[in-house]
Amino acid sequence: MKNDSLSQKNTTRPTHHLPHLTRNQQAVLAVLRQQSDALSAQELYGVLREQQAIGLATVYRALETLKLQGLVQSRSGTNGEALHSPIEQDRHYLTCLHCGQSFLLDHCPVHDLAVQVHLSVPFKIYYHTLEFFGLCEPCTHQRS
Amino acid sequence: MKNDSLSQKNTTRPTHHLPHLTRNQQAVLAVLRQQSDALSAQELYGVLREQQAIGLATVYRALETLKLQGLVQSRSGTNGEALHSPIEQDRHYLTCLHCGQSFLLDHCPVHDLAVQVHLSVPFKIYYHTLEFFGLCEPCTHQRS
DNA sequence: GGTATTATGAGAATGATTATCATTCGCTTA
DNA sequence: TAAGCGAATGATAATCATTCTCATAATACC
Repeated sequence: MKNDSLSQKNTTRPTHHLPHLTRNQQAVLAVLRQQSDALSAQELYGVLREQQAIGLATVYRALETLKLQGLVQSRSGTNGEALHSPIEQDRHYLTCLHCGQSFLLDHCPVHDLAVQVHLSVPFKIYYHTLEFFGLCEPCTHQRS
Repeated sequence: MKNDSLSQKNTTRPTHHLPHLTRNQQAVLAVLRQQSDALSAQELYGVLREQQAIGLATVYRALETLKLQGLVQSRSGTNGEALHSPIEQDRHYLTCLHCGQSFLLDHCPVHDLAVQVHLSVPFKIYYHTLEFFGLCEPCTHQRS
């Protein structure tokens, strides 16, 4: 249920000014945008090394910066690592409790609600994440 | 913005049968339900040790079990650890990109949408998470 | 160009998470 | 109640993700 047809509508992303991304930070972001699945820092590192010289620490630092910019989001994977994905594509997931597999939602059901929330509390919202958990079709049957 | 007034409406939680929780697993769940903030495994371990004898590995195993049951959710914290919280209270957050602080939403704006999503894909939804990211009031001013 | 500032990389250090394995617990059955 | 069995537990080691350190390189600013 990968949604490969999603296009990047808006490259000049965050509504707040972005301070300047270094070459490496841009490279990290670019890789994340190419992938259809969320990547761990180590996986990201592996992909990047095929393209250019880069240090693992730099990858982590880039992720930290990008998260602070609101350009990348992270969630905890099933093996104790964090999984990272770009947020400009408004990715929302269905995640199976049994096999851990994630499926992309092609539409965000919350999109407009953010406005209302914004009005009720002193908080400037830049983006949101939504994740549904349950059982995917195969796991509904063959459960351990 | 802690929401301490939330009460547990439903102790017999997941719609799918729950296989049986051990004493330790129940203890872990109980502590999480008492806390107003999400806890790391280590913090959880610290709190539990004040009440009873328990091993760190058991805490991790209990968390894994509880997550599989749909009773606990995890998200990645700012220090490379995972933060765990009970899901029966339907916790949804506003998280500040600058200071990392999380604020509880007292109302879930998505609650009914799950039904629609369920109908459109072969996936049985048990719960969902929603998180908004942006800047909290203080951080809107004093930004580095 | 010259200097200050920031980013980078390699590797060490830290710390979270998982695996191992012997022991204990909980439950069933005789 | 006793014996037996499978799952749970705890201590500890092992693993691996993440962060820190520091010397160097790149970049910005004058």
